[in-house]
Amino acid sequence: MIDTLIEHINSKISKPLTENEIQLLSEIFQPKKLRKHQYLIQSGDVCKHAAFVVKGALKKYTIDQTGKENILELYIENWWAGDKESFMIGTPTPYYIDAYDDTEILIITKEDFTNKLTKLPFITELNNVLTERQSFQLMKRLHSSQTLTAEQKLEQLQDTYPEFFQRFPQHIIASYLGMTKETLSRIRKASTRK
Amino acid sequence: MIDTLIEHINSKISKPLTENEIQLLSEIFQPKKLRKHQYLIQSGDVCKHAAFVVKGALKKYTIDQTGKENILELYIENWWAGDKESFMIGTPTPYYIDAYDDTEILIITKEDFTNKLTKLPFITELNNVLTERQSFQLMKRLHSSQTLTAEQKLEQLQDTYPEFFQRFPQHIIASYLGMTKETLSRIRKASTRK
DNA sequence: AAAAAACGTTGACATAGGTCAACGTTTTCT
DNA sequence: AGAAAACGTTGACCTATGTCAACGTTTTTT
Repeated sequence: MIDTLIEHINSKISKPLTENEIQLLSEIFQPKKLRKHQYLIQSGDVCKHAAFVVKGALKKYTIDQTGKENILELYIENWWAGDKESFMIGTPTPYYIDAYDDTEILIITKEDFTNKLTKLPFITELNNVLTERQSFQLMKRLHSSQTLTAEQKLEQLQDTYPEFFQRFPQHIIASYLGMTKETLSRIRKASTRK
Repeated sequence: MIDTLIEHINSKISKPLTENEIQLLSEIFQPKKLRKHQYLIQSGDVCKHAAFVVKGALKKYTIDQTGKENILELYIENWWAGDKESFMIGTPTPYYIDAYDDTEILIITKEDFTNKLTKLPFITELNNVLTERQSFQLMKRLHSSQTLTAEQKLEQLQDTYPEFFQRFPQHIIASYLGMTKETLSRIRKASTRK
């Protein structure tokens, strides 16, 4: 399992991990299984782990007064799941994250992260790269959210993350796109007609 | 002018800048004035400078087929203006940034940034802190964009950045919030009535 | 001082997308 | 195997917000 993580890290940083670093990572990261529907975090928790997805799928969402889920992020293999703000700053998270499928993750505690990893240059670099990429993507999603029609949002997602359509049902995709499942259903019908 | 920048940096990093570092920053950052309406960058440009706002106000936006401006970010004193993705990766920016008022900025070229600053630990830390904060804010804005009513978006902005209402006219605020100026006008009327 | 531009408001109307309810199909659970 | 839950689709209707146009006020330009 740890191999997947090593490979992921190597693909993001400028020089490959040394044997020592790999050894350290293997000791610190713990494998964990989540059953379908099991929570990784719940609203109100402080996020005490960072989690790397080895296998499976998760969703991050809020629940409003009427009980409706608003999905903010979807995670599949090779993604990092968690609320980074809560993890870094220690504030309670407003989000739920749960497994959409049976899922295998590698987790690291906040303490190990701070005490054993923070000093390593490759972690700083990795963290930088990931945070930056996250921020670029969020900027694009915000712009799309404010300017595109429902149909354009769907097209854009099909271009950006086509794999989501294999992994998640339509009502999940709809929520991620900020629309209802009915709207998504109607749009799909309309655009296959073309 | 450079004092404002020094103070800003000191407020974000863990140990104060040394005399040498301050000296270096003074040499590298160049003051520049922008007239009201003057562009800092235009769509298609590669963003070759990072800019720190000392005085004034700017907006970052796209222009759609019908000529409508969609404002993504507003910048005032002590903010960094620019397209970080374009600056970092060298891709052409899709955005325009222009001065909403007469504005004074401090700019640094990509070359100086890469060659003279990248190695300094405080720059890495600053960059981290700013990128992370940006990413947290974008997550919240995306969530708001997808879940709040126009009225709730207004209230939230009044709580988060009350200073914007002193610095920008309503049609700018409306665009930043992803609504039309007419909607904003009607909402304000309705909520003062309460 | 006059002209022009920018700004905010209001009304009438249009529309994209939401809501609610029903139904058939597929998947999951026991 | 049978029951229950999850899923996707469709219709009827609703509503928040957008569009367009007009107008008065304020600010900027000349």
